[in-house]
Amino acid sequence: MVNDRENRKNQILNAAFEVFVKKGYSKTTMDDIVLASKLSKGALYHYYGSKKDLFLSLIDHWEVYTFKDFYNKKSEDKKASDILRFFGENVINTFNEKKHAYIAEIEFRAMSNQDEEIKKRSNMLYEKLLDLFQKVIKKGINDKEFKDLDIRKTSMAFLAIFQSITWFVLTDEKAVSAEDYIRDSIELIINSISIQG
Amino acid sequence: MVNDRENRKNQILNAAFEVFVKKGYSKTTMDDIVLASKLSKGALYHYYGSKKDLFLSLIDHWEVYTFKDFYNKKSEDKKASDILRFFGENVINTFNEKKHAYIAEIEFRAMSNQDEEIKKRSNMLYEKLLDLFQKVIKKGINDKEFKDLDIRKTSMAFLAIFQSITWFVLTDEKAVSAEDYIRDSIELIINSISIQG
DNA sequence: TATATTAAACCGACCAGTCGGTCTGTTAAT
DNA sequence: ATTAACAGACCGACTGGTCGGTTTAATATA
Repeated sequence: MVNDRENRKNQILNAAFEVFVKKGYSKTTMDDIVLASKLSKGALYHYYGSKKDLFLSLIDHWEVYTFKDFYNKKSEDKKASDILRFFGENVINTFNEKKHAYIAEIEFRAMSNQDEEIKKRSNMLYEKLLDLFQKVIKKGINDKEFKDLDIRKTSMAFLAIFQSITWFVLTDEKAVSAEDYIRDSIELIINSISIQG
Repeated sequence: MVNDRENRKNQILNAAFEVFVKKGYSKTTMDDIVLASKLSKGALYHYYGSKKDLFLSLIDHWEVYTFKDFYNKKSEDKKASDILRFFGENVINTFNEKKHAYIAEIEFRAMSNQDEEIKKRSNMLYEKLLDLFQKVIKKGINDKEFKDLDIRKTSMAFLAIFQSITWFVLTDEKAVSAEDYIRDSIELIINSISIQG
């Protein structure tokens, strides 16, 4: 069956995800992935041509895995600021339920500097997220909810805040909770860009 | 001479910095560093016990190298918001003149997830930067320039913005310049936290 | 239904190369 | 003569990828 093939590939991908996140790209051996996938080396190479090939597939996989709730949300009728808040809740949920997704992101960034192809795919992913934000900001401006500011720059600032949740992944910050931080920071920016804040 | 020893160590450290940034930790071989340092393997191991030892030293080295201008600045008499702007200019300068410093930071983060000791040192560094911001924010609040908000969270938001300059390191963003982005984003936050913004 | 055919799926021992670290020196200064 | 500062040949553990072979299952044939 066609689907069997996809299932197997996903089985491998999930195993690879787990190991790459835990050990990082370089320290991960193909044997690690073989072990985690409960398949054999032959099977692994049957589906993926190389270690790098596997990693590249993971970048695309990440998007679906992590941000499927961002899309397909018919939130067109909501206020732009509320959509942004909704995004924030999404990030918080992901942080609580699948922290490793953000570890993966950190890994992607680091790898971007060492491999052109990884950089390209990684950037495509980032650009996609940025697009999302830009749509929302644009809507806010059209609706006269936000000031008439540079859409891309504002979107980047938002992304920067969301990105920085990795801080909570890499430390055991106790003074501030991730939830508080994300929510407050979003309000910080919304407050600044809203008309009559 | 005692200083000779320090000079040699710095010679090695600079070589290591260069190579680690270019190739990442794992892909960097000791022979690479040997080559770049123009010394021998024996010399290298004479001064540093291991590859990891070298990398750890680099984390401390980074701070001095990158942010020496942040400290020692008797800017106590300036407005808090102006100090923040000054920090921003510093980040921009570093970006223009030694981009690789930020690549190193990306590498530190990724490595943090794989090694407890690196994580600890990396976090100490980050905490130090955060401290700096917190002092400034606190001053702003005391001077009634800023609202009475959570100091740590606000500092983190600032750091998040500064951090995100790595976006410009990893992509060839053309629509927005790093300078514009940093300056505007700082104003964005300052505007939000200032009394009667 | 039973058997033969075939291609994809899968296995894991193995290889060739690599890399961190060691070790045996040699040199030069005190 | 002693010791720190090197030099670089070398070791052994490890790793990505290969390859010859086996199993499985779908399809064709009798």
